[in-house]
Amino acid sequence: MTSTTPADLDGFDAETRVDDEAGLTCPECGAEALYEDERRGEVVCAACGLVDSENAIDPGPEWRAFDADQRNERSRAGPGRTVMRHDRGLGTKIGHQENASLQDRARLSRMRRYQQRATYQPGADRGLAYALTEIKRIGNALDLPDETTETAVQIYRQAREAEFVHGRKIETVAATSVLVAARMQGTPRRLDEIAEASEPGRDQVGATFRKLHRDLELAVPLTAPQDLVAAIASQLDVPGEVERAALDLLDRADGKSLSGKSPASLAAAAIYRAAKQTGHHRNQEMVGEAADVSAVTVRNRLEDLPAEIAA
DNA sequence: ATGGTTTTTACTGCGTC
DNA sequence: GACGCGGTAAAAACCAT
Repeated sequence: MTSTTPADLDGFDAETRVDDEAGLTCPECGAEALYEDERRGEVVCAACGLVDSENAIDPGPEWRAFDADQRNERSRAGPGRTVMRHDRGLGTKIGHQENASLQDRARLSRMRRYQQRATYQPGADRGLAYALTEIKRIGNALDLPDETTETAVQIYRQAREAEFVHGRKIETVAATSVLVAARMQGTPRRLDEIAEASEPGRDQVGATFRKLHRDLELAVPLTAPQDLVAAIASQLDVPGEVERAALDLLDRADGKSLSGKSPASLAAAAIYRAAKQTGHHRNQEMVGEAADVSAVTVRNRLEDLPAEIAA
C-alpha cells in the first residue's frame, strides 16, 4: 500500500477533483497539490493531507437524511457544502522505496516527513495520513456517505490541533471522529457499530467520545429516531408507506417524554405500529431485531407514540 | 461510587389459528 | 399446541453527578 486516492472513498467523483485548484508545491511531500481553502483560511495538501494553520472546523448545519436514498443523494441544501467539498486532502502517498519492508517504508517516510515538518510545520504530525486512511476504512465499512467521512476528517484535524491525539491511539481518535461525524450528518451509527469496524474497543471509543465532545465543545446532536427509520425499515423489507407513517408517528410524538429513551427503540416502535396499521405486519420480535432492541422494549416504547397513524 | 432511569431477561397468562 | 402479544419482576446497563 503505497498510495490511496480520494476516489476509493466511494468510487464517486472524487478522482476528478483532486487536482483542480492544486498547483503550489507542498513543502512536505513535494507534490504540486497544495490548495487554499479560502473559507477556512488554511492551506491543505491534497497529496499528504498537510494542513498549514490551526483552525476550528465548522460543525455545519444539522442535516438529517430521512431515507434510504440518503447515501446517493449528495446534494444537500444549505450552507456548509463548500466546507465539505473543499476537503479534498484525503489522498495519501507514502514512500516509494521499492525494496524496503512495508513497515520500514512507512516508518521511513513518516520520519522523513516529520523531520521536514518539524522545521516549518509544527502543526502537522506524522499520524495524519494513517488517520485518514483509517477514517476512510471505517467509513466504507459502515457504508457512510462521503460527506460524513469528510466531516470525520475535519473533526480529526480539529482534535489533532487541540493536541487531543497526544497520548491516545490514532485508531481510537479516528473511530471517534467517525462517530461524531455520523451524528452530525444525520447518518448516525451506534457506538457498537463503530467499535466493531475499528480496532479499539467499544469502551475506549465511548470514553474518548465523551472527552472529545467535552474538550472540543462540539455540537453533536443526539441521534434522532427519525434518522434510524430508513435503515430499520429496509432491513424489514417494508414499503415506503410504512417508513413515512413511522416518521409521522415520531414527528407527532416529538415533545413528549422521549428523552432518555433510546432512539432505536422509538424508531422500532414507530415502525412496528406503522407497519401494523398499513397492513404490513412485522412482529415485535422482528422489528426489535432489526433495530437491535428487545421485543419488550418495542412494546414499552409504543407508549410514547400516538395511537394512530395519520389517515 | 451512587442513584435514578431505561433496557434486558425470563416467565406468565390470554386469545387466536 | 404454536404463535403473537401484553404484562411483570429482577437484574443489568446506562448516565449524570
